[in-house]
Amino acid sequence: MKLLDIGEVAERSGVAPSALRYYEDLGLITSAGRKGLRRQFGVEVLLQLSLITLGKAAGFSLQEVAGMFGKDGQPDLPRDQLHARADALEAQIRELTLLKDALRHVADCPAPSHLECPKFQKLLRAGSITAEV
Amino acid sequence: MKLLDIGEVAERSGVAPSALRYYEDLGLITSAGRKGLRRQFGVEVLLQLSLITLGKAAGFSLQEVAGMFGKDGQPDLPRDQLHARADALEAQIRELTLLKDALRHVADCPAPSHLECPKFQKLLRAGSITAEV
DNA sequence: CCTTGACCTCAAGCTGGCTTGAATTGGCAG
DNA sequence: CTGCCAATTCAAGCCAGCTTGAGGTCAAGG
Repeated sequence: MKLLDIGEVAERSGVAPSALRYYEDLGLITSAGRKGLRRQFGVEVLLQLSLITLGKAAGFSLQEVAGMFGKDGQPDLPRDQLHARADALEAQIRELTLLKDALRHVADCPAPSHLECPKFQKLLRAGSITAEV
Repeated sequence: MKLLDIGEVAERSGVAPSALRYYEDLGLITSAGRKGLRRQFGVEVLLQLSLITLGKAAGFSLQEVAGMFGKDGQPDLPRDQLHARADALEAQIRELTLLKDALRHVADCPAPSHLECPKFQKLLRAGSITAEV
């Protein structure tokens, strides 16, 4: 198995060396050994970092990402929990879509006050979050 | 205009009083005055808080939310910037959808190693984030 | 053999978004 | 008028997720 120096991993993954060390401390990734002092990583770490970066971008904490995918990159949870995660993601996607529509609306609707525009209020109220106004 | 005590705003919006004071410090919301020491808010603050909460849920910082909607709840940006925001949201939605599909896949695919499953790799590579593996 | 420079460790610091705690104020019920 | 209790201010603390800095090591090139 070809080994990569931490610097090479950093460059190819776009993740800073300090972050890689941090991830290793947390147990999210594992180095394959050392050359002298220097950490060497197997190439599979690049795929794992993709997962981590993707999960982070999706709003999950490192702990949560670690929970979804073990440090080997394999899923770590029973099927139903993975589906539950996916359901949560769908909910988040709905929220985002809502916000996106709200933004498009305020960009295009010429109404003087959006807070009073029924369409806008409807968009807001569609959110699970909305206060009891 | 009916005024609400900060406690009532907290209860109806689900936002803690300390957070409301923090938002006021940041200029995201404005209190309509005081009764003695106590902040009083106009009812429109509830709608503004919906926007703030929605924006936060969508992964935006308070500064960014403040930039999208002014402290009056009105959009603060020119149309094209609002559309740019909406485009960014769409990109984020695609990332989330990707992750969701990846999770569903690993939940259902019986392959021994997902890192080697072509479908899974394809899902990952579809992400803008993926390293040059 | 010696220098170079990328890596190492460990502790401390930083940002965002609040929460907590101590000490104080003041509207309102009795 | 008294006392309660929720609200006030201000500083400090907390968590996540890193980054930065000081001081040290070592593999490879000249």
